[in-house]
Amino acid sequence: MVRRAASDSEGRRPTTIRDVAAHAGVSVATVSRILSGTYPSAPATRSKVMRAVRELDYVANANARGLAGASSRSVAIIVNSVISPHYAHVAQGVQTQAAIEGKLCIVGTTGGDPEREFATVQLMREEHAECVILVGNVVADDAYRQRMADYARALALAGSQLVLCGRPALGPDVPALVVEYDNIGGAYAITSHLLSTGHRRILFLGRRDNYTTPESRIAGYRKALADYRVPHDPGLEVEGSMERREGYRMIRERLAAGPPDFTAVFAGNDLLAAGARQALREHGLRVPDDISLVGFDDLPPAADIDLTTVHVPHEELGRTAVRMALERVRDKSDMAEHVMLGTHIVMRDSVRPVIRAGAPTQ
Amino acid sequence: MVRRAASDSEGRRPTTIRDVAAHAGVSVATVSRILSGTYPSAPATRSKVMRAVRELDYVANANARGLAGASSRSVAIIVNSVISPHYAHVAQGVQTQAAIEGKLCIVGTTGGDPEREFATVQLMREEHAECVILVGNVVADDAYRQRMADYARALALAGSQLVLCGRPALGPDVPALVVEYDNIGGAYAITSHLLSTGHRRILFLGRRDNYTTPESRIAGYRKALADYRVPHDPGLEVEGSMERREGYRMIRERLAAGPPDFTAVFAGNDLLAAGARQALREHGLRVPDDISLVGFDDLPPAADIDLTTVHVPHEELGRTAVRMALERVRDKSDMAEHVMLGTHIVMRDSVRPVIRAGAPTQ
DNA sequence: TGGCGTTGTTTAAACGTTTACTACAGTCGA
DNA sequence: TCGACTGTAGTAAACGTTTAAACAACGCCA
Repeated sequence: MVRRAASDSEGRRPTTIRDVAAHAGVSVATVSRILSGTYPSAPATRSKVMRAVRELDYVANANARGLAGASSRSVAIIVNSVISPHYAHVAQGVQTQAAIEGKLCIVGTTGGDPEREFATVQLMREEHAECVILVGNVVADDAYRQRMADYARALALAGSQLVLCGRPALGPDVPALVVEYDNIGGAYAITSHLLSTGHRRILFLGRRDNYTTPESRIAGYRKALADYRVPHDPGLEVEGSMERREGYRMIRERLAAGPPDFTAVFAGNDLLAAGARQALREHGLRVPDDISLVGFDDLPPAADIDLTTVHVPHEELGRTAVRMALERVRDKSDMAEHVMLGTHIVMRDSVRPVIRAGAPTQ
Repeated sequence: MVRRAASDSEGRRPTTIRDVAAHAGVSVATVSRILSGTYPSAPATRSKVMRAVRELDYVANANARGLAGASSRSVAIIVNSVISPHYAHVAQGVQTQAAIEGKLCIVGTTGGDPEREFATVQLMREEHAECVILVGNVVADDAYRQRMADYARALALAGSQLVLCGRPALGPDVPALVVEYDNIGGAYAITSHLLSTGHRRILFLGRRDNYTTPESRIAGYRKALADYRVPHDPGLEVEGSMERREGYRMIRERLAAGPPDFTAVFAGNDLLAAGARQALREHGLRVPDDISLVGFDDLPPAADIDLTTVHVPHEELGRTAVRMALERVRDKSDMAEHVMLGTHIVMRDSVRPVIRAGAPTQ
């Protein structure tokens, strides 16, 4: 008469599959098979087992399951920070798709430090995540690319899959998926919008060499200027990172140095735009009456300040990343390895046409 | 002469601790102990092992580690949604503290659905997370409380720990930690601020019975009104959820029904305030000149719209949750089980004193 | 020289699953 | 009536760690 945790649910040891098997009067293998549902079983046995599971409040041990070879149940995402709306929205997409596929979502943050990024990828490798999704811009020197390529190979070797989300590919022979969105096209489109409404002196906020995202955006900006035959003035490209207070600082310093030598501002992202707008206002300049302002991302701050901006499909980015990675891991099929999602302008109320001297007042 | 993956890192099977042991010429146990660093070892052995680890690019298998009894390396957080700033900031705190403690962070989202919340807790139980942090408000009926209490006990039984973050306790004998912040006090303070500047007709946005957070906030609002001997008018409490568009809708509908019968708006949170502000503006009412507006949370939208609001220590909430849970799990010491973090008003520029007929113009 | 801590290492037994085999009834066609 | 299937269930061997317990080597002291 062995009195185990079976009848007494206050036992100190959590219920295992063995307890369930004993309680239901079947073997451990049967319980495992019935729970995973990947095997025929007699209805009577099935209901006996399910009843035992309910009565003992059994939940499987994910570690054991993972060890024994069943495919992992988790998807990893690595971002700079969770509170940045950009990353949050991609994370939401990842999370949503992961839930749909029955996976858990492990999140790591790096604070933008490449070293922590590497360390986190390593952690995810330990964790045997089914895929590791790396989100966002980053310094992209050769040493970094080289090293990340090694990590990608290590992940592939372990049956996992690296996904680069919103950043460029590592190289031709690196086993990494890429899900990008069209930074250059978006920047080109919105700069063209400003140009076509008559603006010629457009301040670009957030230039940052070697960072992939700002680099692409400024490239689109320059391309549009060139196509409109507007001479390129490096003095209009203000350097700085992509945070709100930076936008504030940039405009403030610029206006402190002298009266505005621009009629429009293209902020590298919406956060920057929000900061810029505040600095403009504090200096007595109204958007869009005195200065036109556009951003990039179409994230929460944009709607609040009526900002014309470029919409980026953040959630779609995250969802696509998960979908591609899982299909890849499952089928090994040679489907798309590189996807580029489109962007488009969202018109709000932050741009006014320039009235040139002598031009008709529309 | 066994030619294993040792020298050829392109082998298909990932490196195990056995490979490392063989490569270093020591036993598996020695490798394990040296890597965990919890045991004395000769420097020579140590360097041999570390070299093997480097050469083979070995990473431990977290599943095996978890199975074999080493304490789990992960902390779970369950939120409504990742893109809501409120949750994002708490999540950031959890993530930060988890990283400090060397833990990974598993995130689950529920979309506010209690059933998904239960399911997710169950998943985290499978995952053997060291603690499960439940964030945010929720319908709080007795059936829910009862069931969640069962889950708390199940987690405790498995050596884990449920933490309720920003929501009230489940009951006296439930093994769950609670980290709250002072909703009532904050709402009381900011309502008092409006009252002391002369406002008497204060519209409350976001009443929602049975949801813990709005309930506490409205309680503070009512208490302040009572203390100022302002008669309670239920018609001033507008029902709705806590989203931006809801704030917009509420004000819009109210103004469509007739001219404003209030001089100030207390929005249940900052998002609501942002929506309300937009609706007011579209109706030709300026904040704060025509209508005063306050919010709750002090999250990103607040600074952008110069909103006077109640600061909630979101990140601190998340960090405290992790810290408490881990101390609890480690020491079993009977330290604090219930912490209430303070809130305070952040003054910006969204409130104007009421000028009463006959009163001095200050 | 034998007994005894120390120090460092090995042996082997868990941990809780999954899954390739194996076993055993029935059923069915020959 | 017998062997070949078919549908279920059981046996036992992984999976890759950790860790208690056993063990070897090495002074050190009596």
